[in-house]
Amino acid sequence: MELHQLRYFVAVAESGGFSKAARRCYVAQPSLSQQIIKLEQELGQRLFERLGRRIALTEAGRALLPRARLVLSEAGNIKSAIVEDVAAGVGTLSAGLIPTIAPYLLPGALKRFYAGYPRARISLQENLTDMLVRGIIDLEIEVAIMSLPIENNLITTEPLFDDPLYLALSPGHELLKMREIRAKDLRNVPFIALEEDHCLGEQINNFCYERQINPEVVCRTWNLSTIQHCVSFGNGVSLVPLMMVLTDTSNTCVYRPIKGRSPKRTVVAAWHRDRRPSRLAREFIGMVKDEYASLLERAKKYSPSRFSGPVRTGLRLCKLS
Amino acid sequence: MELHQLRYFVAVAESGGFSKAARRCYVAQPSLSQQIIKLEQELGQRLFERLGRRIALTEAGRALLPRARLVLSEAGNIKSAIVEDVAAGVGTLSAGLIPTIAPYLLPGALKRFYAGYPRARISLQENLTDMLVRGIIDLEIEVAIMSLPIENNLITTEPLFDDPLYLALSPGHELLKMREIRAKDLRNVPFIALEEDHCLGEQINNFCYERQINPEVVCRTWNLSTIQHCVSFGNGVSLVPLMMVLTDTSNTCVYRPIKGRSPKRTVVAAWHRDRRPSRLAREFIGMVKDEYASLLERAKKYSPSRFSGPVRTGLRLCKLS
DNA sequence: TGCGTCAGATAGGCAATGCCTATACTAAAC
DNA sequence: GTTTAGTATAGGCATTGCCTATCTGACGCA
Repeated sequence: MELHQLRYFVAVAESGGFSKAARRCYVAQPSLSQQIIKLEQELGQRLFERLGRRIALTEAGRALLPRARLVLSEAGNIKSAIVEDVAAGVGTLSAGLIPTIAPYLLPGALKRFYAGYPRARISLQENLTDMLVRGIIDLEIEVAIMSLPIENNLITTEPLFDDPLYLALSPGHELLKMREIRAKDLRNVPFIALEEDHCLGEQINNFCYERQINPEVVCRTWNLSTIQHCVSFGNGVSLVPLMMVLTDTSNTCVYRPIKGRSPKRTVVAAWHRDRRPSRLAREFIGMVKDEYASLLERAKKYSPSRFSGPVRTGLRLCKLS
Repeated sequence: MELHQLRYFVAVAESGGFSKAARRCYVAQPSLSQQIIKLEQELGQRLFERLGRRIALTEAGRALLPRARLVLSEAGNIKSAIVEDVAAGVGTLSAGLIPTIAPYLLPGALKRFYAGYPRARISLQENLTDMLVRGIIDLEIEVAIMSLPIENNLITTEPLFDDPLYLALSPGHELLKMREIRAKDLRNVPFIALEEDHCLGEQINNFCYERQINPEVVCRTWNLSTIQHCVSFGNGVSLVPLMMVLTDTSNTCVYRPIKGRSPKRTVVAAWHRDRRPSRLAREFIGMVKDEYASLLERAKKYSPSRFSGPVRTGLRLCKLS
């Protein structure tokens, strides 16, 4: 069965004759007759009663007519439908984020995404960098939000922003008495570390190694949230990303920048070298970037001193709501 | 766009490769590649990203996939669906009946029809014989229930039953005093006649002409029901078909057979000489016949004397309910 | 780094098949 | 009877889908 056969059939049924239908379909009448005969053979049913120079639908023909119309109309709409779908952002995006970004940027980015593309669906994976890279290479993930370095020449990255690392301290911590805190001040200070499986953990490690700080790691954990609680209980200090600082509404920790060549991570969007990010992917990347910018904006608005003013003991850096 | 292109597309999308898809579709890989390329050209969109030896769906491809599956599944089901429809009696029957039959047989026949074929639809036309014959020839009506004679060699008829004509009288009519009534007794009796446009009107006319009865026509009407009322009011007598007698529950008229060579009409099913009645048509014809038989049956059961017993004055022939 | 393997694209020939013209046949109209 | 209109059939042609052979590039392995 082929679509043109169905087209011919509908034309004959509607025009009431092979010749008229042939004219309507811009083919010769014998060609059309042939195709109808083929269709009848395939279905094992006569579709038309031939009454001399007139024809009538058989029962099988009457049964076929609405179905043929349906198939033709759906097939005919396919082209415009998929163009519209792409234009309207209908579709599913497979995205990935690392665990040290997802909790802070994903909620807001998702909200923006669904506001802009209500008919889109997003399939998310929160995982370590290696796993996301694997997903990209295996074509399971279209785009991932993670942080440099990414050493795999199958992956293309686009920098989104730099995310500075801040020192997290308990409110009464000794270091808060200092006017400014430098990397060397962290030597021999009890430190809550992130597992090195996280790229952030490794980045912090490298930072300490480069500055020849040898922090006294009293705890090593998988979770930034655990770190925050440990710090607030006075178990030690830690380095945490600014995006976490900006979204911490708990008021249990104090955060300070590191003076000098301060630590930071570069957040990027990553995709397969040979794939062009789809429209939805590009939009998602933009919204992650927007979300970070918006966090910064709100922070400046509600507590500008955190970014420019002199460091004072007990200054609280959060409370952004 | 052709169905086999959609088939190939779905196969590639599902198997994740052109070669695998080609094996699944039992064609060579280049053939399949060609068709995919043609489809992409027609849609103006790439459907797959070619990544070395692997492929991934583009946004357009993701949009196409469910639609292609839908079209293919509907096209694939067509054959079995129409076979099932015909078997299950899904469909529409165009039938016609003359006005001197329809009121008496149609309600019961329709009830039987919908009981047997609940998914069928019937398109009915109640009209004079000439109009029904025209409808059959114009292929608008598949089968008509009417009465002989039908003089048109494009029409095939199948006799269903003979319907005798009974004399209708008002309850106190003089003729009821006779033991039996013969045609000649109708001479000069006031007569309510049916318009000759009705075949039944003409049949009655011929009957009178043949027996050399020259009834005194006091009223000529279009409607058997009007005749019945006129008779009940004592305006005259009339000849009416048995099927009307058998369904008259009003108790306002008395009916008597005509002794001797009694008048009757032959009810037939009629269709176009070159058309074979469809299954639904054949079933409908059968149910009309059944309905008449059933009326007779009920009449014999509830008032057997009407058919065999001696004629007595004032005998009521109806009350069948 | 080089080689083998695998997968997709390309090229060119072949065959199937859909379309065409011509014609026969039939029914309806005149 | 003749003409006209419409469908079926036959045979040639052209399209086009399919095939084999080959090329190219990617991946895996040594």
